[in-house]
Amino acid sequence: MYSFTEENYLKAIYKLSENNRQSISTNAIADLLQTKAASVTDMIRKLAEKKLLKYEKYKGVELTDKGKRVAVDTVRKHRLWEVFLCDKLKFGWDEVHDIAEQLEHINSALLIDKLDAFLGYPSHDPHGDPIPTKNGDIKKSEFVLLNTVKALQPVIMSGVADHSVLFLQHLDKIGLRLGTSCLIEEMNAYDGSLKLKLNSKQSINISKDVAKNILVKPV
Amino acid sequence: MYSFTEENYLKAIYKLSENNRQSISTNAIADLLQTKAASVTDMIRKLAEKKLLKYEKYKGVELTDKGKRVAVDTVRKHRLWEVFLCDKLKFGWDEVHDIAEQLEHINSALLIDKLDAFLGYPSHDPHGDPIPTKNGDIKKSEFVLLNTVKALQPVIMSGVADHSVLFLQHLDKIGLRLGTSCLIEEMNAYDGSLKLKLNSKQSINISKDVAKNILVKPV
DNA sequence: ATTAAATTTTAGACATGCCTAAAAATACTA
DNA sequence: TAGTATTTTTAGGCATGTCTAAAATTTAAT
Repeated sequence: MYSFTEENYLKAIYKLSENNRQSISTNAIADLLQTKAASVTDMIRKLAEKKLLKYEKYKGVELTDKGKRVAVDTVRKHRLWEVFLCDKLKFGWDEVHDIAEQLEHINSALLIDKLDAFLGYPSHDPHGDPIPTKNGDIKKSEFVLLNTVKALQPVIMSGVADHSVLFLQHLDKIGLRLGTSCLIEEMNAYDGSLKLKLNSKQSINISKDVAKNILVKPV
Repeated sequence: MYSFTEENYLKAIYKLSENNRQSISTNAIADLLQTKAASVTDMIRKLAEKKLLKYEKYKGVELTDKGKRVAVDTVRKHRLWEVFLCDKLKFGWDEVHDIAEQLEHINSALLIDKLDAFLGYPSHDPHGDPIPTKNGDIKKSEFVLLNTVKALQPVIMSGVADHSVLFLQHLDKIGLRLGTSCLIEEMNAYDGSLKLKLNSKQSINISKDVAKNILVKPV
């Protein structure tokens, strides 16, 4: 249907659209995909011809409903494969991204339906990101950043804002994982670091840089 | 490492080498890959430069050890994914080939190791074909064609020689699947058809065309 | 052994997706 | 608002993998 490359462009533009509300610039796409602006111009003209996005020269780009659907489907595939890799094959959450980048381009609607069922219709991937439904609906995240939570509010760790290997391994090391219950015991006004009390009764200190990349659900 | 296309060429040449003992012709490869002889010539020159096969103009082609290893690894991936699709996702054995053709090109040695473990280190795929080991060893099949078995010899159905959707669905329809115990009650000298007694005590008639595409293991 | 048929290779072209360098348009700044 | 800086597009080119048509080679047949 659509090529590996086309799907990657649509996914990148979709990702950029989630943050920015306006149209997406050529350079932003080039940065995200680690390619050159000239290559992006070539590709977006092609995608515009296929009605996957709206493109006006020098004005950036916006996905059409058709293009958004392709992007969301690709995200759905990516996240379901990540669940498979972690839950079934016992990969760490820091190891799954690159493999899922490949698997997300496998073309078979039936495969994804059956995978979804096999995994028990998961709602979130191993990093806490919501998995779009078969119909292309995707839940807006109800999670908040840990650094915005007030002291003594019990929360459950539910996602990460930084998906880098380094950050995920750091969380592993300090013993934070999805599902961990905790609350902020103390907030350091000077550097924004937090003393976190885990439900294991143990307390740990985390920096502001860590706290602002952790998504939690108040309970 | 190697492109999708390169892996497919190597796999095709490997497959053709299993039957023919001699070097493989350009046309044979073109037929199997549904492409043109001119395209094959281009590609085999490229593969020869990479030392994946030996090529002499007008003399056909033969895989080197290096090329054979890439082919066998691809076959291993293909067959492991087929087991996954049938055993875990509950696909029928007639539905898995095309999806496995895509999945076999996913590039991650760790993924395949973990998949192998998850599946319980299967020795054969859903069609009875042996799965090469991690080291690239592949067992020569010990199965024989049902039409070469003598009457009253108990056998277990263990594989198929024809992998077409039509044939596999036919076997489904007449109730033959891998693991079925049976023996030949009667052999029709006129048309080579067989009366097969299943271990369910039920008897069925199968044509010679069917019998010669069923692999069995004598017990 | 010569000719005819089949196979294989070469030559030249095309599509995809990428690049660099230069031109055009837009945005910023004094 | 003029002039500079940045962004974006165009132009031209490259690599991969495909094709058709024509040439070269091998195989088969008389």
